[in-house]
Amino acid sequence: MTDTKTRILDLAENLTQSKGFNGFSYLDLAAEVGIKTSSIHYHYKSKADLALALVERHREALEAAFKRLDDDVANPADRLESIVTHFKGYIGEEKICMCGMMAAEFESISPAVRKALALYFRDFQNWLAKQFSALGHPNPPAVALQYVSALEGSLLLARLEGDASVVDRSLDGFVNT
Amino acid sequence: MTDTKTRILDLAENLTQSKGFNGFSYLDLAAEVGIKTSSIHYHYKSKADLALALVERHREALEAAFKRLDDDVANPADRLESIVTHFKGYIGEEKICMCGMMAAEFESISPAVRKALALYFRDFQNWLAKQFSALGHPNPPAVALQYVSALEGSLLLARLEGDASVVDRSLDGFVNT
DNA sequence: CTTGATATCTACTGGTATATAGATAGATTG
DNA sequence: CAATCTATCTATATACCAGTAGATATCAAG
Repeated sequence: MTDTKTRILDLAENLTQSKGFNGFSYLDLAAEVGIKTSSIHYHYKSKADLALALVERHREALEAAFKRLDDDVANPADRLESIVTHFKGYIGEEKICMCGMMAAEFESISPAVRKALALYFRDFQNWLAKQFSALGHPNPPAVALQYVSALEGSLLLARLEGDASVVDRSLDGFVNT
Repeated sequence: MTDTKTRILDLAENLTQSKGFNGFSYLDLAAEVGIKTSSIHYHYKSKADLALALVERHREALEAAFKRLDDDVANPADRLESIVTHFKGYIGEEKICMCGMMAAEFESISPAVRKALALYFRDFQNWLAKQFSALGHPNPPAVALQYVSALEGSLLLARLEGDASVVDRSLDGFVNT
Protein backbone atom coordinates (compact mmCIF):
# COMPACT_ATOMS: atom_id res chain seq x y z
CA MET A 1 0.00 0.00 0.00
CA THR A 2 1.27 3.47 -0.83
CA ASP A 3 1.90 5.64 2.19
CA THR A 4 -0.58 8.20 3.40
CA LYS A 5 1.46 11.22 2.36
CA THR A 6 1.56 9.99 -1.22
CA ARG A 7 -2.09 9.02 -1.22
CA ILE A 8 -2.99 12.54 -0.15
CA LEU A 9 -0.89 13.98 -2.94
CA ASP A 10 -2.40 11.60 -5.50
CA LEU A 11 -5.87 12.56 -4.43
CA ALA A 12 -5.11 16.27 -4.39
CA GLU A 13 -3.68 15.98 -7.88
CA ASN A 14 -6.83 14.32 -9.15
CA LEU A 15 -9.07 16.87 -7.50
CA THR A 16 -7.01 19.78 -8.80
CA GLN A 17 -7.28 18.44 -12.32
CA SER A 18 -11.04 18.11 -12.13
CA LYS A 19 -12.28 20.82 -9.78
CA GLY A 20 -9.26 23.06 -9.36
CA PHE A 21 -6.94 23.58 -6.41
CA ASN A 22 -9.54 25.85 -4.79
CA GLY A 23 -12.28 23.37 -5.58
CA PHE A 24 -11.55 20.92 -2.78
CA SER A 25 -10.86 21.10 0.94
CA TYR A 26 -8.86 19.20 3.51
CA LEU A 27 -12.16 17.60 4.47
CA ASP A 28 -12.52 16.10 0.99
CA LEU A 29 -9.02 14.67 1.22
CA ALA A 30 -9.55 13.39 4.75
CA ALA A 31 -12.85 11.71 3.88
CA GLU A 32 -11.34 9.90 0.93
CA VAL A 33 -8.11 8.88 2.67
CA GLY A 34 -10.02 7.84 5.76
CA ILE A 35 -8.30 10.08 8.31
CA LYS A 36 -9.11 13.42 9.95
CA THR A 37 -8.35 16.85 8.49
CA SER A 38 -5.84 17.52 11.27
CA SER A 39 -3.86 14.52 10.06
CA ILE A 40 -3.70 16.03 6.60
CA HIS A 41 -2.18 19.11 8.25
CA TYR A 42 0.40 16.84 9.80
CA HIS A 43 1.60 15.79 6.35
CA TYR A 44 1.14 19.16 4.63
CA LYS A 45 1.32 21.99 7.12
CA SER A 46 -0.75 24.36 5.00
CA LYS A 47 -2.67 24.17 1.77
CA ALA A 48 0.01 26.32 0.15
CA ASP A 49 2.57 23.68 1.06
CA LEU A 50 0.37 21.07 -0.53
CA ALA A 51 0.18 23.15 -3.71
CA LEU A 52 3.94 23.43 -3.90
CA ALA A 53 4.44 19.70 -3.33
CA LEU A 54 1.88 19.04 -6.03
CA VAL A 55 3.55 21.18 -8.68
CA GLU A 56 7.06 20.05 -7.84
CA ARG A 57 6.18 16.37 -7.97
CA HIS A 58 4.38 16.99 -11.22
CA ARG A 59 7.39 18.64 -12.78
CA GLU A 60 9.62 15.77 -11.68
CA ALA A 61 7.14 13.30 -13.15
CA LEU A 62 7.16 15.20 -16.42
CA GLU A 63 10.92 15.16 -16.56
CA ALA A 64 10.98 11.45 -15.83
CA ALA A 65 8.45 10.86 -18.59
CA PHE A 66 10.59 12.85 -21.02
CA LYS A 67 13.65 10.83 -20.09
CA ARG A 68 11.75 7.58 -20.62
CA LEU A 69 10.54 8.73 -24.02
CA ASP A 70 14.01 9.86 -25.03
CA ASP A 71 15.37 6.43 -24.08
CA ASP A 72 12.60 4.23 -25.40
CA VAL A 73 11.20 5.98 -28.44
CA ALA A 74 13.49 6.70 -31.37
CA ASN A 75 11.30 8.92 -33.52
CA PRO A 76 10.61 12.46 -32.17
CA ALA A 77 7.23 12.47 -33.90
CA ASP A 78 6.29 9.30 -32.01
CA ARG A 79 7.46 10.89 -28.77
CA LEU A 80 5.16 13.84 -29.36
CA GLU A 81 2.28 11.54 -30.16
CA SER A 82 2.88 9.63 -26.96
CA ILE A 83 2.78 12.79 -24.86
CA VAL A 84 -0.41 13.97 -26.52
CA THR A 85 -2.04 10.60 -25.95
CA HIS A 86 -1.25 11.00 -22.28
CA PHE A 87 -2.95 14.40 -22.08
CA LYS A 88 -5.90 13.21 -24.15
CA GLY A 89 -6.47 10.50 -21.55
CA TYR A 90 -7.44 13.21 -19.05
CA ILE A 91 -10.54 14.14 -21.04
CA GLY A 92 -12.25 10.81 -20.46
CA GLU A 93 -11.89 11.41 -16.73
CA GLU A 94 -13.22 14.98 -17.01
CA LYS A 95 -9.82 16.31 -16.09
CA ILE A 96 -7.38 18.77 -17.64
CA CYS A 97 -3.66 19.43 -17.21
CA MET A 98 -2.95 20.07 -13.54
CA CYS A 99 -0.55 22.90 -14.22
CA GLY A 100 -2.92 24.45 -16.74
CA MET A 101 -5.57 24.47 -14.05
CA MET A 102 -3.21 26.06 -11.58
CA ALA A 103 -2.18 28.63 -14.16
CA ALA A 104 -5.85 29.58 -14.41
CA GLU A 105 -5.92 29.93 -10.62
CA PHE A 106 -2.77 32.07 -10.84
CA GLU A 107 -4.20 34.92 -8.78
CA SER A 108 -4.77 32.77 -5.72
CA ILE A 109 -1.48 30.93 -5.53
CA SER A 110 1.72 31.88 -3.72
CA PRO A 111 4.80 33.28 -5.47
CA ALA A 112 6.66 30.02 -4.80
CA VAL A 113 4.00 28.01 -6.62
CA ARG A 114 3.92 30.53 -9.44
CA LYS A 115 7.64 30.08 -9.91
CA ALA A 116 7.34 26.29 -9.86
CA LEU A 117 4.56 26.48 -12.42
CA ALA A 118 6.56 28.73 -14.73
CA LEU A 119 9.44 26.27 -14.46
CA TYR A 120 7.13 23.40 -15.41
CA PHE A 121 6.05 25.11 -18.59
CA ARG A 122 9.60 26.13 -19.46
CA ASP A 123 10.80 22.54 -19.02
CA PHE A 124 7.94 21.38 -21.18
CA GLN A 125 8.81 23.85 -23.93
CA ASN A 126 12.50 23.03 -23.79
CA TRP A 127 11.84 19.37 -24.36
CA LEU A 128 9.36 20.09 -27.11
CA ALA A 129 11.87 22.40 -28.78
CA LYS A 130 14.39 19.55 -28.84
CA GLN A 131 11.89 17.31 -30.60
CA PHE A 132 11.02 19.96 -33.16
CA SER A 133 14.68 20.63 -33.70
CA ALA A 134 15.24 16.95 -34.42
CA LEU A 135 12.35 17.12 -36.85
CA GLY A 136 14.12 19.93 -38.71
CA HIS A 137 11.80 22.80 -37.78
CA PRO A 138 13.33 26.20 -38.55
CA ASN A 139 12.43 27.76 -35.18
CA PRO A 140 12.03 25.10 -32.46
CA PRO A 141 11.45 27.38 -29.42
CA ALA A 142 8.71 29.29 -31.27
CA VAL A 143 6.88 26.16 -32.32
CA ALA A 144 7.26 24.67 -28.84
CA LEU A 145 5.42 27.65 -27.35
CA GLN A 146 2.69 27.35 -29.95
CA TYR A 147 2.36 23.67 -29.20
CA VAL A 148 1.97 24.10 -25.45
CA SER A 149 -0.54 26.91 -25.90
CA ALA A 150 -2.59 24.87 -28.32
CA LEU A 151 -2.44 21.83 -26.06
CA GLU A 152 -3.54 23.66 -22.93
CA GLY A 153 -6.33 25.51 -24.68
CA SER A 154 -7.55 22.40 -26.45
CA LEU A 155 -7.90 20.55 -23.15
CA LEU A 156 -10.32 23.21 -21.91
CA LEU A 157 -12.40 22.94 -25.07
CA ALA A 158 -12.20 19.16 -25.30
CA ARG A 159 -13.61 18.64 -21.82
CA LEU A 160 -16.32 21.20 -22.48
CA GLU A 161 -17.36 19.34 -25.63
CA GLY A 162 -16.73 15.94 -24.08
CA ASP A 163 -14.63 15.10 -27.10
CA ALA A 164 -10.95 14.19 -26.89
CA SER A 165 -10.52 14.54 -30.66
CA VAL A 166 -10.59 18.31 -30.12
CA VAL A 167 -7.03 17.90 -28.82
CA ASP A 168 -5.87 16.09 -31.94
CA ARG A 169 -7.54 18.58 -34.22
CA SER A 170 -6.05 21.51 -32.33
CA LEU A 171 -2.56 20.07 -32.69
CA ASP A 172 -2.94 18.92 -36.28
CA GLY A 173 -0.27 20.27 -38.57
CA PHE A 174 2.50 20.78 -36.01
CA VAL A 175 4.47 17.73 -36.98
CA ASN A 176 3.95 17.43 -40.73
CA THR A 177 4.23 20.89 -42.22
CA MET B 1 -24.42 56.00 -13.01
CA THR B 2 -24.94 52.39 -14.09
CA ASP B 3 -27.56 50.52 -12.13
CA THR B 4 -26.68 48.18 -9.30
CA LYS B 5 -27.55 45.00 -11.14
CA THR B 6 -25.12 45.87 -13.92
CA ARG B 7 -22.45 46.98 -11.50
CA ILE B 8 -22.65 43.62 -9.77
CA LEU B 9 -22.29 41.83 -13.10
CA ASP B 10 -19.35 44.01 -14.14
CA LEU B 11 -17.61 43.32 -10.89
CA ALA B 12 -18.32 39.59 -11.01
CA GLU B 13 -16.93 39.47 -14.53
CA ASN B 14 -13.73 41.14 -13.47
CA LEU B 15 -13.31 38.86 -10.47
CA THR B 16 -14.02 35.75 -12.52
CA GLN B 17 -11.35 36.74 -15.01
CA SER B 18 -8.74 37.25 -12.33
CA LYS B 19 -9.57 34.84 -9.52
CA GLY B 20 -12.12 32.52 -11.06
CA PHE B 21 -15.86 32.20 -10.47
CA ASN B 22 -15.17 30.22 -7.29
CA GLY B 23 -12.56 32.74 -6.25
CA PHE B 24 -14.90 35.41 -4.97
CA SER B 25 -17.96 35.56 -2.75
CA TYR B 26 -21.14 37.59 -2.48
CA LEU B 27 -19.36 39.41 0.33
CA ASP B 28 -16.66 40.61 -2.06
CA LEU B 29 -19.31 41.90 -4.43
CA ALA B 30 -21.31 43.50 -1.64
CA ALA B 31 -18.27 45.25 -0.17
CA GLU B 32 -17.28 46.71 -3.52
CA VAL B 33 -20.79 47.76 -4.57
CA GLY B 34 -21.49 49.16 -1.12
CA ILE B 35 -24.57 47.10 -0.23
CA LYS B 36 -25.21 43.95 1.80
CA THR B 37 -24.86 40.40 0.53
CA SER B 38 -28.59 39.89 0.90
CA SER B 39 -29.09 42.65 -1.65
CA ILE B 40 -26.90 40.80 -4.11
CA HIS B 41 -29.26 37.86 -3.67
CA TYR B 42 -32.14 40.15 -4.51
CA HIS B 43 -30.59 40.79 -7.92
CA TYR B 44 -29.18 37.30 -8.50
CA LYS B 45 -31.10 34.71 -6.52
CA SER B 46 -28.21 32.27 -6.40
CA LYS B 47 -24.59 32.23 -7.44
CA ALA B 48 -25.49 29.79 -10.22
CA ASP B 49 -27.91 32.39 -11.59
CA LEU B 50 -25.12 34.94 -11.50
CA ALA B 51 -22.88 32.57 -13.46
CA LEU B 52 -25.49 32.12 -16.15
CA ALA B 53 -26.11 35.86 -16.45
CA LEU B 54 -22.37 36.37 -16.71
CA VAL B 55 -21.83 33.91 -19.55
CA GLU B 56 -24.92 34.98 -21.47
CA ARG B 57 -24.04 38.64 -21.32
CA HIS B 58 -20.52 37.80 -22.35
CA ARG B 59 -21.72 35.88 -25.40
CA GLU B 60 -23.96 38.77 -26.41
CA ALA B 61 -21.06 41.17 -26.01
CA LEU B 62 -18.89 38.95 -28.17
CA GLU B 63 -21.52 38.84 -30.88
CA ALA B 64 -21.92 42.61 -30.75
CA ALA B 65 -18.15 43.01 -31.05
CA PHE B 66 -18.11 40.72 -34.08
CA LYS B 67 -20.89 42.70 -35.71
CA ARG B 68 -19.02 45.95 -35.11
CA LEU B 69 -15.85 44.51 -36.62
CA ASP B 70 -17.71 43.15 -39.62
CA ASP B 71 -19.21 46.60 -40.20
CA ASP B 72 -16.21 48.77 -39.48
CA VAL B 73 -13.17 46.77 -40.55
CA ALA B 74 -12.86 45.69 -44.16
CA ASN B 75 -9.88 43.33 -43.98
CA PRO B 76 -10.45 39.98 -42.19
CA ALA B 77 -6.81 39.93 -41.10
CA ASP B 78 -7.29 43.31 -39.44
CA ARG B 79 -10.43 42.00 -37.73
CA LEU B 80 -8.47 39.11 -36.27
CA GLU B 81 -5.74 41.41 -35.11
CA SER B 82 -8.30 43.61 -33.41
CA ILE B 83 -9.80 40.69 -31.50
CA VAL B 84 -6.40 39.47 -30.39
CA THR B 85 -5.46 42.95 -29.20
CA HIS B 86 -8.59 42.89 -27.07
CA PHE B 87 -7.61 39.60 -25.40
CA LYS B 88 -4.02 40.68 -24.99
CA GLY B 89 -5.29 43.65 -23.00
CA TYR B 90 -6.40 41.26 -20.27
CA ILE B 91 -2.82 40.26 -19.48
CA GLY B 92 -1.84 43.69 -18.22
CA GLU B 93 -4.69 43.47 -15.73
CA GLU B 94 -3.68 39.95 -14.65
CA LYS B 95 -6.83 38.57 -16.20
CA ILE B 96 -7.64 35.87 -18.73
CA CYS B 97 -10.66 35.12 -20.92
CA MET B 98 -13.73 34.82 -18.69
CA CYS B 99 -15.11 31.84 -20.56
CA GLY B 100 -11.73 30.14 -20.59
CA MET B 101 -11.64 30.49 -16.84
CA MET B 102 -15.12 29.06 -16.51
CA ALA B 103 -14.19 26.21 -18.83
CA ALA B 104 -11.39 25.39 -16.39
CA GLU B 105 -13.95 25.42 -13.58
CA PHE B 106 -16.17 23.13 -15.66
CA GLU B 107 -16.66 20.57 -12.89
CA SER B 108 -18.25 23.04 -10.53
CA ILE B 109 -20.70 24.76 -12.84
CA SER B 110 -24.30 23.85 -13.63
CA PRO B 111 -25.39 22.15 -16.86
CA ALA B 112 -27.09 25.36 -17.99
CA VAL B 113 -23.84 27.31 -17.67
CA ARG B 114 -21.94 24.52 -19.41
CA LYS B 115 -24.29 24.77 -22.34
CA ALA B 116 -23.97 28.55 -22.48
CA LEU B 117 -20.19 28.23 -22.40
CA ALA B 118 -20.14 25.69 -25.22
CA LEU B 119 -22.31 28.05 -27.24
CA TYR B 120 -19.88 30.90 -26.62
CA PHE B 121 -16.96 28.93 -28.00
CA ARG B 122 -18.98 27.69 -30.95
CA ASP B 123 -20.01 31.24 -31.82
CA PHE B 124 -16.41 32.30 -31.54
CA GLN B 125 -15.24 29.55 -33.87
CA ASN B 126 -18.00 30.23 -36.38
CA TRP B 127 -16.98 33.84 -36.70
CA LEU B 128 -13.30 32.93 -36.91
CA ALA B 129 -14.08 30.37 -39.61
CA LYS B 130 -15.76 33.10 -41.66
CA GLN B 131 -12.65 35.25 -41.44
CA PHE B 132 -10.35 32.41 -42.41
CA SER B 133 -12.67 31.53 -45.24
CA ALA B 134 -12.42 35.11 -46.53
CA LEU B 135 -8.66 34.79 -46.27
CA GLY B 136 -8.77 31.74 -48.53
CA HIS B 137 -7.87 29.08 -45.97
CA PRO B 138 -8.58 25.57 -47.24
CA ASN B 139 -10.30 24.38 -44.06
CA PRO B 140 -11.77 27.30 -42.10
CA PRO B 141 -13.54 25.38 -39.28
CA ALA B 142 -10.37 23.41 -38.54
CA VAL B 143 -8.17 26.47 -38.36
CA ALA B 144 -10.79 28.28 -36.26
CA LEU B 145 -10.60 25.55 -33.62
CA GLN B 146 -6.81 25.69 -33.65
CA TYR B 147 -6.93 29.45 -33.26
CA VAL B 148 -9.25 29.41 -30.24
CA SER B 149 -7.23 26.65 -28.56
CA ALA B 150 -4.00 28.53 -29.09
CA LEU B 151 -5.54 31.79 -27.88
CA GLU B 152 -6.98 30.32 -24.67
CA GLY B 153 -3.82 28.42 -23.85
CA SER B 154 -1.60 31.36 -24.59
CA LEU B 155 -3.52 33.57 -22.17
CA LEU B 156 -2.73 31.15 -19.33
CA LEU B 157 0.95 31.17 -20.21
CA ALA B 158 1.12 34.90 -20.89
CA ARG B 159 -0.23 35.81 -17.46
CA LEU B 160 2.09 33.31 -15.83
CA GLU B 161 5.08 34.89 -17.57
CA GLY B 162 3.69 38.40 -17.22
CA ASP B 163 4.30 38.86 -20.93
CA ALA B 164 1.51 39.63 -23.39
CA SER B 165 3.77 38.91 -26.35
CA VAL B 166 3.30 35.21 -25.54
CA VAL B 167 -0.16 35.59 -27.10
CA ASP B 168 1.23 37.04 -30.34
CA ARG B 169 3.90 34.42 -30.58
CA SER B 170 1.40 31.61 -29.95
CA LEU B 171 -0.83 32.87 -32.74
CA ASP B 172 1.95 33.67 -35.17
CA GLY B 173 1.54 32.00 -38.54
CA PHE B 174 -2.24 31.64 -38.53
CA VAL B 175 -2.89 34.52 -40.88
CA ASN B 176 0.06 34.45 -43.27
CA THR B 177 0.71 30.85 -44.23
C1' DC C 1 11.69 -0.54 29.82
C1' DT C 2 12.25 4.03 28.68
C1' DT C 3 12.92 7.52 25.29
C1' DG C 4 11.83 9.74 21.06
C1' DA C 5 9.91 9.87 16.58
C1' DT C 6 5.86 9.09 13.74
C1' DA C 7 1.17 9.30 12.84
C1' DT C 8 -3.07 9.68 14.28
C1' DC C 9 -6.98 11.31 17.08
C1' DT C 10 -10.42 14.65 19.71
C1' DA C 11 -11.92 18.99 20.27
C1' DC C 12 -11.80 23.51 19.25
C1' DT C 13 -11.24 28.49 17.30
C1' DG C 14 -12.23 32.09 14.36
C1' DG C 15 -13.52 33.02 10.08
C1' DT C 16 -16.18 32.79 5.79
C1' DA C 17 -19.66 30.86 2.55
C1' DT C 18 -24.36 30.89 0.41
C1' DA C 19 -28.82 31.62 1.39
C1' DT C 20 -33.37 32.94 3.66
C1' DA C 21 -36.91 35.58 6.56
C1' DG C 22 -38.89 39.56 7.69
C1' DA C 23 -38.88 44.64 8.07
C1' DT C 24 -38.63 49.15 5.96
C1' DA C 25 -38.30 53.39 3.13
C1' DG C 26 -39.41 55.34 -1.05
C1' DA C 27 -41.20 55.28 -5.76
C1' DT C 28 -44.96 54.00 -8.93
C1' DT C 29 -49.36 52.97 -10.30
C1' DG C 30 -54.38 52.22 -10.39
C1' DC D 1 -55.24 57.39 -1.19
C1' DA D 2 -54.43 52.57 -1.31
C1' DA D 3 -51.97 48.94 -3.20
C1' DT D 4 -47.96 47.39 -5.02
C1' DC D 5 -43.23 47.25 -6.45
C1' DT D 6 -38.14 48.08 -5.93
C1' DA D 7 -34.22 47.98 -3.51
C1' DT D 8 -32.34 47.83 0.43
C1' DC D 9 -31.63 46.63 5.39
C1' DT D 10 -30.97 43.56 9.87
C1' DA D 11 -30.65 39.28 11.59
C1' DT D 12 -30.07 34.61 11.25
C1' DA D 13 -29.51 29.71 9.58
C1' DT D 14 -26.63 26.31 8.04
C1' DA D 15 -22.69 24.80 6.43
C1' DC D 16 -18.00 24.80 5.47
C1' DC D 17 -13.17 26.30 5.77
C1' DA D 18 -8.11 26.34 7.30
C1' DG D 19 -5.59 25.79 11.00
C1' DT D 20 -4.05 24.70 16.15
C1' DA D 21 -3.38 22.51 20.76
C1' DG D 22 -2.87 18.75 23.06
C1' DA D 23 -3.88 13.75 24.04
C1' DT D 24 -3.05 9.13 22.49
C1' DA D 25 -1.21 5.07 20.20
C1' DT D 26 2.52 2.55 18.01
C1' DC D 27 7.00 1.09 17.42
C1' DA D 28 12.01 1.08 16.95
C1' DA D 29 16.44 2.11 19.16
C1' DG D 30 19.22 2.44 23.06
